[in-house]
Parts: sequence; structure tokens; C-alpha cells
Amino acid sequence: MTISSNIFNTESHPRRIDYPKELNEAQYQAVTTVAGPVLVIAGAGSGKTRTLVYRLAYLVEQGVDPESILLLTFTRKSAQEMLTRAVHLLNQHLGAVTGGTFHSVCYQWLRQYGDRVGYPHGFNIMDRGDQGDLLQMLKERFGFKHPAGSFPKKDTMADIFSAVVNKSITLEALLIRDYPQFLAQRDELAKIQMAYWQEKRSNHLMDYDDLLVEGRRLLAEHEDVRRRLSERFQYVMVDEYQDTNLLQADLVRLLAFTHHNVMAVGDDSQSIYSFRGADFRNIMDFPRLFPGARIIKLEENYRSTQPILDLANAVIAGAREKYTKCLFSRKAEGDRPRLFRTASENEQSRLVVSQVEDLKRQGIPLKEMAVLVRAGYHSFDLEIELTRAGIHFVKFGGFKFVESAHIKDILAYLRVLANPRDTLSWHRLLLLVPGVGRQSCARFDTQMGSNFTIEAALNWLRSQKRPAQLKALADLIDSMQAPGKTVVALMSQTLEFYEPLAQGRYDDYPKRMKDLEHLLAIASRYRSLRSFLNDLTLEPPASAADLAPPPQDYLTVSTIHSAKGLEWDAVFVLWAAEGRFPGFYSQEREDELEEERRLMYVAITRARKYLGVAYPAIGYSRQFGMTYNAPSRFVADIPRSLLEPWRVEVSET
DNA sequence: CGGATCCCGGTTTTT
DNA sequence: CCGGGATCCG
Repeated sequence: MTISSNIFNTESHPRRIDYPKELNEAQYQAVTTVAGPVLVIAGAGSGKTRTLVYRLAYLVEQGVDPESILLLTFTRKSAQEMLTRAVHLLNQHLGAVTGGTFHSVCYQWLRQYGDRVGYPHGFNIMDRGDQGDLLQMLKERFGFKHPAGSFPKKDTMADIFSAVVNKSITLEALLIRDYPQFLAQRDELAKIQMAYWQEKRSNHLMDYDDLLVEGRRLLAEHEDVRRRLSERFQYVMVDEYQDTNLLQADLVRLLAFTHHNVMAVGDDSQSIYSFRGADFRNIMDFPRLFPGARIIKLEENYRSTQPILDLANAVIAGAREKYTKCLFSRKAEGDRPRLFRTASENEQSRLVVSQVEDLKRQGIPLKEMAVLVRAGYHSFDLEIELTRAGIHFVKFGGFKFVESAHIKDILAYLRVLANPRDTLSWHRLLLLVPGVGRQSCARFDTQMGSNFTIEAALNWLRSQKRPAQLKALADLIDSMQAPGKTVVALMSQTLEFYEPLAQGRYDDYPKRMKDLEHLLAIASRYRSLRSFLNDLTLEPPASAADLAPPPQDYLTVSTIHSAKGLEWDAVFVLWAAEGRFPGFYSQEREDELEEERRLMYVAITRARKYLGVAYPAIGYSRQFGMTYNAPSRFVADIPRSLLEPWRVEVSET
């Protein structure tokens, strides 16, 4: 995506930046080394973003055309933020820098050159739920039947096929390593995998992984495209390199083949996306991929107090792999991090509430505090207590708004319009009509065959006698395809049709309709239907705050994954108990346990001044009933001088 | 077609 | 114990 920096109107003068004065030595080197490959190993809080921002500014000052800069980041938002900061730094409009995730950048190229890789009519992007639906459909089509538990479920299948792509290994190798229990089904799985590929192509659909695979194919197999893009993007910067996989590294290598001007920035001890095929060792491979790479380390931490860093260093020192750096800070003074042991989960929640209220009284705004959890559901109880206490909060990560049924329903109407071959969305629409089930869907499929047009679909709908509502659906779609309708117009039309259906379907339908109105507001920002749909899949709203205007001051509640790259004055880490963090599931495998440890490290290093780690001594699990929880091994053996055990009285409510 | 019932399993993180 | 999935029956 092109990100815009068009916020300057001024006659004000571009500022002269005193680079040596505003940066430390290592940062200065990283900013001013613009030719050839550079690897920056940037510890947590070491000014990594600052370095990228100054480098952007420096390049422009040196006369580099902003259009020739490509900034690959973990989210589109962080690319946008960096650009905005560079603009303020320069006090000068910056022009069109291309920035965003690997997925969104590949999407952009594939939209332009789709015909080269066999998608001449464009494509819709499938989300995780769509992948599951399609796989389920194929499994049924093949008629594979197995006793429960002996064949992967649709979500597991999606995981397996995605892992094969992102880890660049064969199905067989993956099954042996991660799913030995399904090894006996490898032939059936391979069949489904093959059918899945074919089905996506004939339906003009791509999943997330296809964006990377086809993007790489585009560069690898089409010399003219590779050359054109490489010559356009003379300066490539990759943020969070420790969380890229082989596929992404290869994309960078291909893209930079004419100039090798690549800067990769990352931290091996913060690699937390191995489930997506990332391997922290990849960062060490960068010099092999780009011979002659200059390596620069940023080790001074500007974020946290020394006591917080001491704890972070102690946690990561327990890792089996020895990482490359040791952080230090000049902020020697500060409170010792505390380890809170509470009786129950609810007491943990009330503890957080009272601590947050205390800090607020000390003058720290809610916006400077965060509660971090390993998994989205770990904060459910806390969310109830926060609401009860009247503390505004916004939750990031975990459950995805766009994946809830009512959103997917509404989008299905728009999706068939954008891509009539999208069978999955057709099925969804049909199943929404009362009286339509699997049988009708099957008849629809047979009738349509490979001749997929809106006209053909309308004819089928109108030829059906039974549910009269099928005709109404046909009329809706027919009128939607009239030329010149805006995205909002299409969506409000859909909403009107959908409302009665939702009413009969969902008990909480008023709430759901409210969500859809927020979605309507988002739709109003788009001119093209396809980019609306694909943006929503590619960069789904991270929280309710991205939909409705957030309260002016709010506490952040977030998964650790979604907190990557962010920082707050005060941070609380919840559920630091064996079985939860690390979870039971990761306790048998060394590599997974190591990743959990890095995750704890990431959580701790988000804090500037105050850090509280909490765990409930008694937990309740569906599986085991009441359990006694030991503190997480990552914090259990830390000396009291680094992590202070702390008891507080928490009043009953 | 869709509601009722039974059985099994049980890890999360995101583009 | 809850939810997803498969199966059965009206």
C-alpha cells in the first residue's frame, strides 16, 4: 500500500537534522549506511523505530525519491506511524513511500500482475474461516470418514497446510514432526491439499499464504517484473526481521537483486511467531543471504529502568540458546518489579483494578498502562471487573471482530459481487435463507458447474420454486449489480435485506446490527468494493477501538503478540502460572518452551517504570477442576532481589 | 432441512 | 464441562 504523508501545508522550512547529536553512535551508523546490505540487531527499547524513522528522513535528505523506498513492517499501522514521524522530523512533506506488511505489498503487486501467475481476473482474499470452510467442503466431497479424532478437523487441516507453506517443508515432514498422529492419513491429506489448491484457483481465491507464494513466484519466474520492481524500489527496509520466514526472506532477496540495498532490523530474542514459520535463526542467516552485510548492534535501552531490564536479562538468561546481547540502561533508579500471588483468578483481576486505580491517583493516565496476557481468553474475568469498576479499556488481539458470523454474512453479499466465482460466499448466502441447506447448495453447485456468472446464479435462484426468499435474494443481487453504486450504497442495501434474517438468527441481534453500522462507516471510506473487502481481510480492525471512536483515555488490555513493538509506563502480566504461561501444550517441546520464554521477555520489556507479574494460586479448569498453580518457571527461580514477592489485600466486592 | 442427541477432546498467538 | 462435529430422526 502506498502510505501518505500529505499533512503539510506549511511555508515552514525543512528542518536541518543534526544526526550525530540526535543519535548514538550505533544508531548513526545504521542511519547513514545507505548502500549495500545492513543487519541491525536491535534490543528491546534500543531505539529501533527511531533508527528507521531517521533513516527515512536521511534518505530523503540525500535526494532519494520517496517512491523508491519500500518499508516492510509487521502491520500497516506501524509503517504509517514511522512515516508520520519522519515527516515531523523533516518538517517537510515526504511523498509516496510504499509501506505495509509483506502480505499487503504482495497483494498490491499481484493485483497488477495477476495474469502472470494465473489469476487474470483478479481474486478475493480468504481469511482463516474461509479456508476452514473450503477444506471441510473438500473433505466431504471426497467422502473421507474416520473415527473421531483420527483425522484432523478443518481448523487443524488449515494449520497443517499453512505450516507446510510457511515453514517451507513437505507435508510428510511436517506430519512427522508436528502431527505424528495423522501420519496414517497422509495420502488423504495430500489429496485434499491438491484439491484445495485447484479449488482456490478456479474460484479466483487466494489465502494469506498464497499472497507470499504467488508473490515470490511472480518475482522468481518473471525476470521483467523482477527487474522493474527491483529498479523501482532502490531502498528496502524490513522491520521485525526475526519474525519473517524463509519465504519472506526470499522475497526480499529477489526484490533487491539489482542493488542489494536492504536494511533488516530485528531482535533474535524477541522472535515469537514460529507458528507462522518464523525462525529466530533466520536473522543470523541474513549475512549469508546478503554477502558483505554490515552488522550493527543497538544495545543501549532507552525505555526501561535498570531493575526492569535486570529482570528481563535474568529471564532470557535462562534460555537454552544464548542470545546476542545484554541490555543496559542509564535509568538506574526505579521500583523493583513485583510478583503478585493471588488466591484466585478473580482476585488477580481485582488486584489489577486496585493497582490501576493507585497508579492513576499517582498521576499516570490510563493510556500509559497495559495489561498483557498470553492468550485472549486470559483476560475475560479482568474485563468484567474493569467494566464493573468503570475503568475504560480497549482490548487488542484475541477474538477478531471481522470473523464473527454477522460480519461474514454481510460481506458475503459484497463478495459474490466482486467475484462471482466465490462459491464459499454463495453458499453462505444460500444457507442464510430459511429452508435452504446442504442439498440446495449441492444442486446450486451442479447447476453452475464451471460457468460462473452472476447471470447464471440469478437464473438458478429465480428457477427455484421452494423458498420464495430465493427470488428476493436474486432481486437484491440483481439490483446491486447496477453500475455506479458506491460501496456504502451497496452495503446499506445489503443491510436492509439482512436485518430480518439476522433477527431470526441471533438473540443478540441489536448488538450485531450496531457492529454493522460501524462497518458501514468504514465502507464509506472506500471507492472500490474489492479493495474494501481485501483490506478488511488483510488488515482487519485490531480492536473495537478501530471501529468506533475510542474513549479519550483508556487502559490497554492486549495479547503479548499484539503488544509487540509498543511500550507503557506500567505493565501487568497476568496468568504467569505453569500450564498457562507456558501452557501445558508447550511443555514437551524444547523449541516451543523457548518461544514461550521469549514471549515473557517481550512482555517484560514493554514496561518503562512499573512492572507487575501476577498469577492465581488456585485455578479452575474444565478439564481438571480445581488446580493448584505453580508460578511460571520463567519467574519462579528469579532471586528476590530482582523480583519481589508481594501480597496485597484486595477487598471483596 | 433442521433440531436433538451423542460422543469426544481439550494450545495459543496472526497475516 | 463445554463446544464442535457427526449422526439420527421427525
